[in-house]
Amino acid sequence: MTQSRTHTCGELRLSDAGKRVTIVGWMENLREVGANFGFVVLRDFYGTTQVVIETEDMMRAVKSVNKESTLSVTGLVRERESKNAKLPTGEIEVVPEKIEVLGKCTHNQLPFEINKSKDADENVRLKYRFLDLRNPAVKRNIILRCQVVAELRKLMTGKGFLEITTPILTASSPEGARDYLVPARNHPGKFYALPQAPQQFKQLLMTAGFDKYFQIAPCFRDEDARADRTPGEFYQLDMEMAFATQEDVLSTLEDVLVPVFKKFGKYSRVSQAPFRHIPYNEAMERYGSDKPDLRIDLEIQDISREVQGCGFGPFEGATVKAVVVHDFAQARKWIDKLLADVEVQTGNKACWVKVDENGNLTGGVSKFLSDKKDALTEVLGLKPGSFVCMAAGKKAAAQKTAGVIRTLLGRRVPGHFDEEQYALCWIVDFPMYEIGEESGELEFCHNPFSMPQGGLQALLDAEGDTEKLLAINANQYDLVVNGYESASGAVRNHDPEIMVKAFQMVGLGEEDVKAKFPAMYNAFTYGAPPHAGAAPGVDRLIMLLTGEESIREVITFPMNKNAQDLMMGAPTTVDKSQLDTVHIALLEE
RNA sequence: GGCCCGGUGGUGCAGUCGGUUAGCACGCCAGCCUGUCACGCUGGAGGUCGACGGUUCGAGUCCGUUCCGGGUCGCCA
Repeated sequence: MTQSRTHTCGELRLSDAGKRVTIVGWMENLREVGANFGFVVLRDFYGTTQVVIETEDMMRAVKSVNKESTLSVTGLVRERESKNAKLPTGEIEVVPEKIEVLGKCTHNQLPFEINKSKDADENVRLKYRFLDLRNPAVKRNIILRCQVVAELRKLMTGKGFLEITTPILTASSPEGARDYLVPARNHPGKFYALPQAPQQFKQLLMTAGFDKYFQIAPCFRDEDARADRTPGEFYQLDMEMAFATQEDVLSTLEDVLVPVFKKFGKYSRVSQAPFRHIPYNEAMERYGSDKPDLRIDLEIQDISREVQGCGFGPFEGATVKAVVVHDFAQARKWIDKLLADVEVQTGNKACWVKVDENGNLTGGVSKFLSDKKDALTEVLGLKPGSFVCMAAGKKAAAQKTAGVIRTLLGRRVPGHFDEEQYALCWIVDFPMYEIGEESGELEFCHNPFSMPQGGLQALLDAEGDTEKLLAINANQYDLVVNGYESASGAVRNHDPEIMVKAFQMVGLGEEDVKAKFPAMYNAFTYGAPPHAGAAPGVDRLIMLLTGEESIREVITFPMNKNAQDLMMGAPTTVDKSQLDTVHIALLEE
C-alpha cells in the first residue's frame, strides 16, 4: 500500500467536499451507467463510500479486477449531483486520481452474494465464513458481542469482581458431560481434559479467600448440538461470591443483566428487578417446563381426575394435562400440524377436543370425553369455541408434552404471545434428588455441589425415607429469559460433613466424594467460606439480544451441528508420528 | 443411536397426475447506456436434478438403500 488511509468508508460527509483523501476497502459493486462512466461502491469495516468512475483509465482499473478485490482509492471528495438520503455517505463521492489494487479476488463467481449471505446454505457460509462475515448484517452480531462482553466486564469489575482466568488443561471430571480429552505426552496413558466449566476452580478461589470472582470463561463439552446449543465449546460469564446468599447472587445478576438487555437488546421492554421467582415444581405444573416463556399467557391445567374412566386408553391411570384456548378458529389441518409438531418435539402424542357452538364436545377424542363434559367445563372453563389440547402419561412426560403444546399454541394462535420484550424470571427450589429413569434409584437431580435447603438437619430428618428425600430442595436457581435457560447457579455445599451426607443418600460415601472432587473436598476441610454463584451463558445472551434463532449467528467461527469446523477442516487426521509422541494407537476399523 | 424435514446451474427457489427442449430470480460473460445507488436494456454461457439400485415404453417426480445438512428426542452433573 503506497498511500496510507486518511478516512474510512463510513465517515466522509458533505463538509469534507474538496479534501484529497485515500480510502481503502473491498470493491462491493460496479455500476456501469455509460461508456467509461459508472460508480464503484467501496466497503470497509465502517461503511461504504461511492467512487465515481469518469475516465477510461479508471474504468479500466476497476474492470481489471473482480468484485471483492481490495482497492486503495486516492482522490477528491465531491458533492454528488444526485444524493442518496439512505446512506450516511450519500451526499458525497470520491473522484479518483489513483486506484491501486491491494488484494485481488481471483474468483469472479463467489460462493454467495456478500450482502445476501444469510440466505445461503449454512455449510457454504461456514466454509467461507471469512466472506460471510463481510456481510455487515452478519458482522453486526459479532460487533455487538464484543460490546456486550466489554460491558459485562465493566459492570462486574465495577461491582468489585476480579476476573481471574483458570486452567484450560485440567483433570477429567467423572460426572456430567463427556469431556474433551488431551493426551499427556510426558505421562503415557494419562490425559488432560478441557474444563466443562471452571466450577471447581472458582470454588477453590473462594476457599483461597478471593471474595468476588468472575471470568468470561470458555467451557468445553462433548455433547450434541441444538439450535440454541453449540457443540464443543461455548462461553459463560462465570461468577462466584464468598459469604454470599442466594439473594446476593440474584440481585448482583439483576444489576448486571438488566442494563445490558436495555442497552443492547432488540426489544426495549425488560422485566424489572427483582424478577419473578417461580419454584421448580410450580414451573413444571403451570408451564410444563423449567424454562417457561412468560411472554405466552397460556397455562397448563390438570384434568387427571376428571377424565378417569372415560374409556380412552392412554388416559387411564395416567397424569393428563390440558391447555385451553378460547375463541379457537383454526382448521383441522392446522390442528394436525400442531399435533405432528408436538410429537416431533417431544416424542409423545397429543390429543384434542373442541367445543362447538352448542356447547358440545366435538372432534379428536370427543367421543370418549362427552360424558365428562360437565366436569371438564367446570375445571377448564370451557365455552363454545374452546379448544383443548391434552397430553397424557407419567407425570413428568405429561407435563413436558403439555409444555410444548403451550408454547406452540401460544405462538401460533393470535393474541397469546407478547413477543417484543425480555421476560426474565428465576426458577428456584430445584429438587436435590430425583428417581433416575433408567436406574429407578435415587440420584442427584442436578449437581452435587448445591447446598440442600435445611442443610445437614434436612438430610438427617429424611434419611431412609425416599419421599422425604425427594421433597428436599437445593439452593439452586436458573435464570430464564423468553424460554431460554440463560444462567444456572447455586449456593454451594462448602461443608464436607454435609457433602458426605448428601452423597450417602444416593448410596455413595466419603471415599466417592474424595475420588470425584479431591481438591475441593480437601480444600473445604481447611476452612471454607459459604459461597454462591452462577454462570450466565454468553452465547445465548447474545442470541437473545440480537433476536437470532440460531446460536451460530452469534459465534464468530462456529462449528456445524456435527462439531466440524468446515473452514479449518477440523477435526482432522494426524500423522502417526504425532500419535506416537502422545502414546496413542488407533483401533483398526 | 431413534424420529421429522430437506438436497434441482455459482446462490436462492419453482417444477402439477410420471411425458417431449428442467423454468424463474440473483450472480457470471459480452454488448449498449453520462447520475446510478437492489441501476437499466439486449444477448449468451452455465444442470450427470446428492449417490446407487429398482418399477416403467418413459423418473427431478414413484419405491428401496445410502450419503450429506437442519430440527428434535436421548444427552447437556
